[in-house]
Amino acid sequence: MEQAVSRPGEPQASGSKTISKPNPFARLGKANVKLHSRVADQLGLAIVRGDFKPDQALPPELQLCEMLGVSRTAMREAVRGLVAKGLIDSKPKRGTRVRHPTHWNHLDPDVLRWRVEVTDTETYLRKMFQIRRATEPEASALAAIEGTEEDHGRLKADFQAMIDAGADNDAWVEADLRFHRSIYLATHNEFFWPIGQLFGFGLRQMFAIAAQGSHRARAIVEHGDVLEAILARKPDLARAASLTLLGNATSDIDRIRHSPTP
Amino acid sequence: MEQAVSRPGEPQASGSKTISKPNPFARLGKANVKLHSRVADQLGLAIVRGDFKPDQALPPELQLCEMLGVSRTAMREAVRGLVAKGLIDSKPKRGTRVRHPTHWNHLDPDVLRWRVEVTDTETYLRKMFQIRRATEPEASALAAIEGTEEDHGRLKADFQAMIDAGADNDAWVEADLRFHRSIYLATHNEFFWPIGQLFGFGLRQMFAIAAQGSHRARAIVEHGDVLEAILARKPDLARAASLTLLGNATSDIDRIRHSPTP
DNA sequence: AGGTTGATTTAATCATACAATATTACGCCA
DNA sequence: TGGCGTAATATTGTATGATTAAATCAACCT
Repeated sequence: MEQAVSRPGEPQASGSKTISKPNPFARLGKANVKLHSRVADQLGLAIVRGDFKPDQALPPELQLCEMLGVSRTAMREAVRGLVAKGLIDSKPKRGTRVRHPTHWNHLDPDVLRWRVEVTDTETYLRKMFQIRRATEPEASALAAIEGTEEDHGRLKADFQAMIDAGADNDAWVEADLRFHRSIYLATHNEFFWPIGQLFGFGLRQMFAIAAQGSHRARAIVEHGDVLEAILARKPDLARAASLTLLGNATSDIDRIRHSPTP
Repeated sequence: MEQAVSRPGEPQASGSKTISKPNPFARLGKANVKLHSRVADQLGLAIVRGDFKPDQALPPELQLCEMLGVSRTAMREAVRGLVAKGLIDSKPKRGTRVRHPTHWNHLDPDVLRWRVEVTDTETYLRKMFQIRRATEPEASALAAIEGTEEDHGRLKADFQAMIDAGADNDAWVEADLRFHRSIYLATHNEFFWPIGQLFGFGLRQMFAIAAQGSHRARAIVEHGDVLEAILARKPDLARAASLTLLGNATSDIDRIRHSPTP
């Protein structure tokens, strides 16, 4: 597994026109992740970070290859991936330019990860809660209507796992996230799914914090209310219960965020 | 944009060597669209159509290249794009397999387009309205809170365009779509944006139908109410107005859908 | 039976050549 | 001089072949 053949892709004495500004790409680590994927990470991160402004052309392919010490194949495949995520757009002679952020697939896991790495957590969490507040009550209502027995069974299991978690904070958070994701799945509306996946990223830490102390007991009751309404197939009740749950979760986190450093 | 235009659909004459199983890919038309993009279209369509079940491996690279008559470069880049959209996943020796639909980026414009081509309109529109009903009222409320003067100006302009459309149905529909998209933009929450883009695809036709006749007058009033509430920065009012608007739009379309063939 | 090794298949990466295509710059004619 | 077509040119797109790395399966050995 350990390959001694370290070919670090050294940006060898380029010589000619040594550019004054250090390139915005970090050295590519030797993970077991594929090369084009690592390249895409570097590029995506640089773009999301704002190293290249919208409508600005990236350096030409060959130059990028040189900067990162990879072949054109790897670079092209990385670029192709970013195009698919809506970050860039490439045409012959015109170059590959950054698209306006409105076109980015902000719900894509990679894009999300890059943004989390460069954006301040505060505003990002607020935005996550905004969309969650919009979708989750409706998703709960739909889960009550459209959810199959299997969906409902999974919800029950997730809820049980939350209870069983006991003092284990990690287990609690995982079960919590699963519970909410299961709600989105139970809508049987694929447009809800990507939003359900969203919270696994930035929210783990916050959930873990919010899960401590006395909130735990109330959280169980409120999750139970949502579950009960869904199982009883009462959409309006489910929507209401979900709203209550979210309201309290938000204020919990607000309170924690403004309290002395954890 | 890079919208694919080719609508070949031609079940081409199987031609030379008659293979036992007909390949699920249509002949690639020579549009001005790039080759890898057309290949991605074929593959994506075939996957979304269900020609390859989840967890099932596609034919190996070389075989796929042969089937579509393209080089490995083109094929690889197409595959890379589909991986980026979450449709497939490829590893050496394991092959490239279709991922479970829960992982697909259903809000991606291409994925959406493929689904629209193979899914029946009925259920698809219902799902669109479900998520729209979840997000748009909240988006309107946020637009009232977070929207800048520029955002509000754009909203006003879009509304004016709806009025100016007069008898021009296309102009009305375009303005209508722009109006709603502007609401999502005004949230200043990038997670809402992809949902706002969604409706430009399947809904144009429906909007055009629903825009006819007496509905037009009422629609203007209701859009005006939403606009007014947003400009006045009254989130609760905006949310309520948006809900009314959506409720009527839904029932309009319901009514139309169940009426004799348009 | 269980784990280890090795062979095999498949994707991943590199390198190179050539084609297509926007942009830019030039030169032509009115 | 000014507008317009046209050639030069830079940059991405496509094709091909060779080599490397990785996952699977089967045989093998304990």
